[in-house]
Amino acid sequence: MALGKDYATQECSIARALEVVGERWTLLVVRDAFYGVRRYNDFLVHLGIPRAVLAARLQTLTAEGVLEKRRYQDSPPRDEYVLTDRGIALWPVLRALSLWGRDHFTENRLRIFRHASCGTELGSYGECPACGTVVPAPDVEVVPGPGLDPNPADPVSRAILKPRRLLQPIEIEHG
Amino acid sequence: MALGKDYATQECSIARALEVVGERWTLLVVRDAFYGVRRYNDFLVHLGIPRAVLAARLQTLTAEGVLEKRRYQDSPPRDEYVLTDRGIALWPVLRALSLWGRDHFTENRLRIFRHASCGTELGSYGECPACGTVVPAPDVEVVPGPGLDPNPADPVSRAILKPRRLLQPIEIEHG
DNA sequence: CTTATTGGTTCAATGAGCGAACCGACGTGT
DNA sequence: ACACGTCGGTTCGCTCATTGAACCAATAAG
Repeated sequence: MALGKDYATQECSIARALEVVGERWTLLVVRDAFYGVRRYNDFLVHLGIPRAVLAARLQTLTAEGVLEKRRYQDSPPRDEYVLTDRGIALWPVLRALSLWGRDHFTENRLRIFRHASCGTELGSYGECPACGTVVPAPDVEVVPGPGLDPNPADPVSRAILKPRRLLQPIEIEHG
Repeated sequence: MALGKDYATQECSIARALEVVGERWTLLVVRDAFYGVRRYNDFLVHLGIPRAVLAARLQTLTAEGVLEKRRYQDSPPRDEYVLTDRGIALWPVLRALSLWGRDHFTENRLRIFRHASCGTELGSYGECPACGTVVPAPDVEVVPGPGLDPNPADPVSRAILKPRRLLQPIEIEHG
């Protein structure tokens, strides 16, 4: 993790997990990856994170197998960062955090997660109450809630406003 | 959170949650609280955390309503820190993190979570496969797995070794 | 009267996060 | 040919958080 020591003495899979995703900004980078953000610059403007920190996080997440660096054009050479299976497996963590944050610290709902195939809002452990199954991340649809600013400044936030599935790459409108 | 800025620009309940529990050590303090640790000194020896940091974390967790400071003796005045409902609501987050850590970063299982009333191991979203219900934290029993050191140095780790329910206060053996 | 226990606070050193500047490879406009 | 813009970084000086050790106050135990 950092600061000389990791969670050294801890025999615990929670501690082990936090050594990978417990640093500042890391889980927000992963969250953005679920929202379809893939490029350095898009993470940068959407998160307002210092460039050096973003570069460091992307590197450790790649090294830990949470993200995969993938070339998407050759000239100039450009890479994008995509969630691996290991990264996608973090979805329950983010969902649980999101639920806790909304239940205890926000007024209006900011984003609503639904089962894409039937439109039903997900239950408290990520299941579809209508279908009775736990919904995997690619089948989750995100729609903006009433508390979300409908006219955000940065293009990435604007791209995320449209109802979309998780993991679907964002499309930036230029102009 | 820290460092001058919180996750300022983020309109997101995940970011909001991380402002409360996203700092270094914080989620491990909460985890210990689930394991029944309640006293300053017990957190201290079990986590190997610097005293100043522990004091700071306990204070913000108390201020945010995750822990409650409760007097348990008057002379000398001594307080213990106990999870509130808001703190107990973090159980799904810890469970999800634990599952992810164990599936991706540990060899042998360290701890096993079971439904106390029937002994069945919890499923991947915290449900009891036998009973078909989601098991609330106080009904979860923790038993040590094969990967856990059976003879730890500190008394808190030893107290946690016995199969116990979550939230049940630990009993330290003196001597 | 000395020592131990509990729950802290204080302090100097170190390391991580911050923001601004810089940079290299490549496209684009003129 | 040359200036300018974009993308994905690296470098650097500053500040703030974390660390570990020392210190402290209240009380109990021997």
